[in-house]
Amino acid sequence: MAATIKDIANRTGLGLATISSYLNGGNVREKNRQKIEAAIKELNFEVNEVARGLKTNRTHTIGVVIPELNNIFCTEIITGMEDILRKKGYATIVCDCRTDKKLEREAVEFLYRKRVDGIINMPVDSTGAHLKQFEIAKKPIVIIDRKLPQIACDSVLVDNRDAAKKAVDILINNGHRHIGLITGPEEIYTAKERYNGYETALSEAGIQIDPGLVVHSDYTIRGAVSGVEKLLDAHPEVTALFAANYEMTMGTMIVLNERGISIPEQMSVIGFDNREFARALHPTLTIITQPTEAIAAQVAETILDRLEQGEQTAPKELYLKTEVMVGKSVKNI
Amino acid sequence: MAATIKDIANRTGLGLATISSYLNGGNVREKNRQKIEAAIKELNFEVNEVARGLKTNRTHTIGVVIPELNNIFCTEIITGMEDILRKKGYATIVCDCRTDKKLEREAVEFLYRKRVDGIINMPVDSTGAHLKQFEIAKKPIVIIDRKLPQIACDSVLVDNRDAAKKAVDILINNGHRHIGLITGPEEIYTAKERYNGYETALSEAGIQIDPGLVVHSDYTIRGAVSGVEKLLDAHPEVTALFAANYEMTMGTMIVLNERGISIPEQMSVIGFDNREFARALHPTLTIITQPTEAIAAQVAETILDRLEQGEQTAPKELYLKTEVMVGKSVKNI
DNA sequence: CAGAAAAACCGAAACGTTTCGGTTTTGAAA
DNA sequence: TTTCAAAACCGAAACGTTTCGGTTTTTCTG
Repeated sequence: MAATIKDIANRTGLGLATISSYLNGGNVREKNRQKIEAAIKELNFEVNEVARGLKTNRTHTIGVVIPELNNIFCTEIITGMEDILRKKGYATIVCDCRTDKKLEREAVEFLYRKRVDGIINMPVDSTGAHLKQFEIAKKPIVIIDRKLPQIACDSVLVDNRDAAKKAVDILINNGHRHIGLITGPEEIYTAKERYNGYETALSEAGIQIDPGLVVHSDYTIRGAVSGVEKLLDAHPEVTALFAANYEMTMGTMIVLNERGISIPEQMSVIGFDNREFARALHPTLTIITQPTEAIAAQVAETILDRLEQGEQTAPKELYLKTEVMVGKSVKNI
Repeated sequence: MAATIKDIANRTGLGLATISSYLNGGNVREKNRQKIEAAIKELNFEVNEVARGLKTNRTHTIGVVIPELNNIFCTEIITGMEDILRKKGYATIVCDCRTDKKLEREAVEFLYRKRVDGIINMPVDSTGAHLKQFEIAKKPIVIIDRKLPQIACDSVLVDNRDAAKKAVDILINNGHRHIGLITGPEEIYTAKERYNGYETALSEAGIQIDPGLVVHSDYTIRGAVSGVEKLLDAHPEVTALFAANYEMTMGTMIVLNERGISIPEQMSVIGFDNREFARALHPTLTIITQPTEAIAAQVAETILDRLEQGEQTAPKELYLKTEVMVGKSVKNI
């Protein structure tokens, strides 16, 4: 049905290899170039990427495995990456693993079978074992939001420790002493880093850390809701909360809202990500924001570099900074 | 490097065709089955989907083109679909076209070149011209949120007219007479339908329609912000607003918030989608919600049916209903 | 204009499957 | 034990490219 390279060869009287060479940017005599281009237009030929992939072992496809598609931080990064990668002819297959190690491994295997050229992962499994097959096959791996020392891969990270410290510093400077932290699972790198920032800020200020004020939840809205409820019940002395990702910020707001706790009079709050959400709340929320576009661009460029150059240079780590967006949700006491 | 079917054939002493037949569910003598399975395990063979694709003309890949990945309605649907499709061995390539017809066409062409087996689209271009090549190639097309009479395809839709009517009815029943509508571009089907619902509700109640109260914006947060600002400036008589998608609901809240307009005392509001957002606001928001999971499931099943059965039955249309989630953002006046 | 170097061209083989048509094996019935 | 249909098996060809090694054509040099 569809025209093949052979049809072009016949039509132009040239050889197969010549057409192939033309298609891949090789040199062709001017008059032949014209003939080929005419034939291509006439038969509206398009190279069959599948056949090409069989020969070259490249599918021009990149796999992306993330913990949650319904997480605005993830989708913003994906949007940005997809844009850049598509412009370079790469398709992106996104798999959502629901923050589940087993599903994550399955997703990676799925993508491996699909023979993607490389993989981008915001890992749930901190050992990186699931990525081993990509490492063995020498296919590039780019990690977001974590370091995987056991795997040869590049990482793009945000300075989460600093981010959390900035947030907690603000609360301390406003006189708060009993500050609740709602963060992610202990085994997740970003959550640990954010906890470290919290700890550092408190100890620098000479405030004793009360482990009861730290909620290790699961980065979901629902998780935050139950975590915050328990925290408030057990520790009425808390005057400020810092929620360490967007979903948990939302969960925190839901609880405060449903309990009729007014912000910032009865509770000061600092959230994470999603500027629009922060602006839509009343009073507006003070938040820490991550540079999602920059992350996306870095990740895309990093994997493209590995893919095109294929250089076996040492793994790179790239750190990006967060920002504070000041709202009216912190009270000076 | 990787084992091929040939290696399995050699190792087992069987023929190529037999191995292939086994791999595709054909019958094999018990002792051969064991040999084959042993060989597969030993060489850890995996069929090369690219080579298979070249022969069968199937890539087991489905393209998805949506207007915005940063739109929670879209991501929820994608999450659901991806889940179902992946379980059936299909990969999903998602392209975000930024609500731009040209980019949409490019995305579809990109996917066509990638030889996806079928396409799922929430179309920006209402003519459907961009999908023509899929129709010609007889590759299944499933449309979300719109009908494309000019293209042979299945559609999964939500009863948007009814959704909007329900919302406006609530406002009318609470005594509102000057109701602002913030909806999408006139040429977008869902926006038109939602407008129709608004119109129907008002005229059934015998209320004259004031075109000045209708904002046709672009379904984005930013668009809603400027639209609502203009609306409020020009029409101080408005006592209630209905925002007809999630992003515009957020935009509406941002403006009301920044202007210090209290809800529901000074303005009643009904929004759209995202239950968590509605719950996180104070007071909680009354919203219309769409059954995203059901939509996702329907879309996935529809395309799988077409793909597996390949039956040339007539295009199907499937309608799903919305729900109202009652909050405290509507005042009885 | 001859000769040589460079550029352009060429067909065959290969990538790893599926499928076609035909052959062998199996085992149940006679 | 023979017969024969059904089941299992088989290799070659094909899918549409790229690439290898070698041939032809062009262009440049003296």
